[in-house]
Amino acid sequence: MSVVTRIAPSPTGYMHIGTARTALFNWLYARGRGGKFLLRIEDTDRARSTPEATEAILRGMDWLGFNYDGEAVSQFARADRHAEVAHQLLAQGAAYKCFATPEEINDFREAARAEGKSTLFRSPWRDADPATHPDAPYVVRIKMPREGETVIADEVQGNVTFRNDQLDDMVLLRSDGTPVYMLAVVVDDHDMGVTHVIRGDDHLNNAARQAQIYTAMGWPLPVYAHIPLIHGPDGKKLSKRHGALGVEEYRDMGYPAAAMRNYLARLGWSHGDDEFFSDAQALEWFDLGGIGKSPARFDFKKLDNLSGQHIAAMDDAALLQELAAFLAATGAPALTDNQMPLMQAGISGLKERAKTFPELLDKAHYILTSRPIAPDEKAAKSLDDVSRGMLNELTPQLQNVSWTREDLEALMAAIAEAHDTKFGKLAAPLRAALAGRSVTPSVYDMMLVLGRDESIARIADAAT
RNA sequence: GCGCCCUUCGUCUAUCGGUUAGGACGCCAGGUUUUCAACCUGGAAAGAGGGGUUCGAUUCCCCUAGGGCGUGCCA
Repeated sequence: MSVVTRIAPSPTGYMHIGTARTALFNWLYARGRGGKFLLRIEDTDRARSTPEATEAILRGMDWLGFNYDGEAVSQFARADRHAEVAHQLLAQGAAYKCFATPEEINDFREAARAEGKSTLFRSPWRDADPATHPDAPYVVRIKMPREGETVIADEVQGNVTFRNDQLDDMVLLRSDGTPVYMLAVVVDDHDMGVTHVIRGDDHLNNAARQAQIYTAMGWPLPVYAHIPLIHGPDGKKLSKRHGALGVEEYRDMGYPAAAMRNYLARLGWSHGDDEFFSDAQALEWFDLGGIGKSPARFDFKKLDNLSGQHIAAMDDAALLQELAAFLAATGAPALTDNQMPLMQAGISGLKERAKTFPELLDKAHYILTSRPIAPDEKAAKSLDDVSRGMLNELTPQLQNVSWTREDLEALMAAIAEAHDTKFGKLAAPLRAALAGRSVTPSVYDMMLVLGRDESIARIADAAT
């Protein structure tokens, strides 16, 4: 049987980082097995669903490289089909019309809570004679079995048993005739041919309830895999105060998508001791059995580390492309025609030093800046009279030396020696001259990338 | 309240009855070094607590504690 998975986010706000991880697992599972990966927008809550949020989800999927098969499906657009199933259930006697008003239900729950009894609503209309039905608004409820138990065979959680009398007669159709999520997921998953439902374990309880719809309709149950949620660093539910929740915030912070995929995959899933891996490896290795059962905490330090490894491992051209995309996404100006060749020359020396794109850009300051270069406070301090003297002395000699690391190193060593000092003494003013900063890549790297003319010009600027 | 789930270094995890409980991030110390970073070497650091089962439990079972989720005419 060919695998079909799906990610089904609701468009209320941004694309949550947890949604991204669930999408990743579904994507890896399907793509790693030659199956299909689908996207369905769960927009049945009209009050909270927005087109902007749908757009954000689409952008997030795109950024993370989660290509899905076919078009994104709107759940709301399928409301008629959902209602059709509800009416079939009604006709079969597997569901019933409930005329209890929201106030009645509310009163029932409050009373139950006060008495410490179960708050599951027991509708008096479950077994009512249709002849006694009033001419009033009603919701359609499923008739849950009251005896026995329901076992969900979950690939992550194992067999989970629920007593059927703990299941409530959940609403299928609202009083305005629109379907509720609980019905819609089941119908859509069935109609879309979804074979494996991989989702957050906040839905584990729902699985038992939804199973009754499958059973009543005579549909086969999908394979379930309920994965633990991501928590904040303090172990509590991930929330705004822990930092970024939306995937686009991570893009804007300058993490490469590949690093996000690697980190998110490693959060709750493992393949032995493998920590840093490619998409190809993840695709090959990913399996439901490797998913842990306990919630994982989000750790920015580890993300940073992985991100740095991915940036270092990317080939120069691809890295430059991602950098350009990052600049565009954050609204920063693109690299100019003058900067581009220098970046191409300097990127290999820069990429092993940065954990994120902003950090990469910061290290590339010597390339992105231009004359006249105003040294920052620390750099200015290293440009004293003695230093300027050395720079002045250096300039003419740079005219003639061959522009290679070896010869430049030899020249610097000679100058330092002539002044009875170490190269370190010369390096600081050179950094200040070439980059206007005290912290930079290697001075040789910078000179080699900038070229003879630009290097000399910058040094001469600083020496005067 | 009731139901379901979870619990190995600070964090992510390996272990699928027998290990000096391994790796990674982070942290600390040392080394290398032209700054920063990187890198190299070394180090500290864990089975929530209590009962069982067993020749032997981190591993299987029960209880307690802590945490999470659900309990909507939200998804």
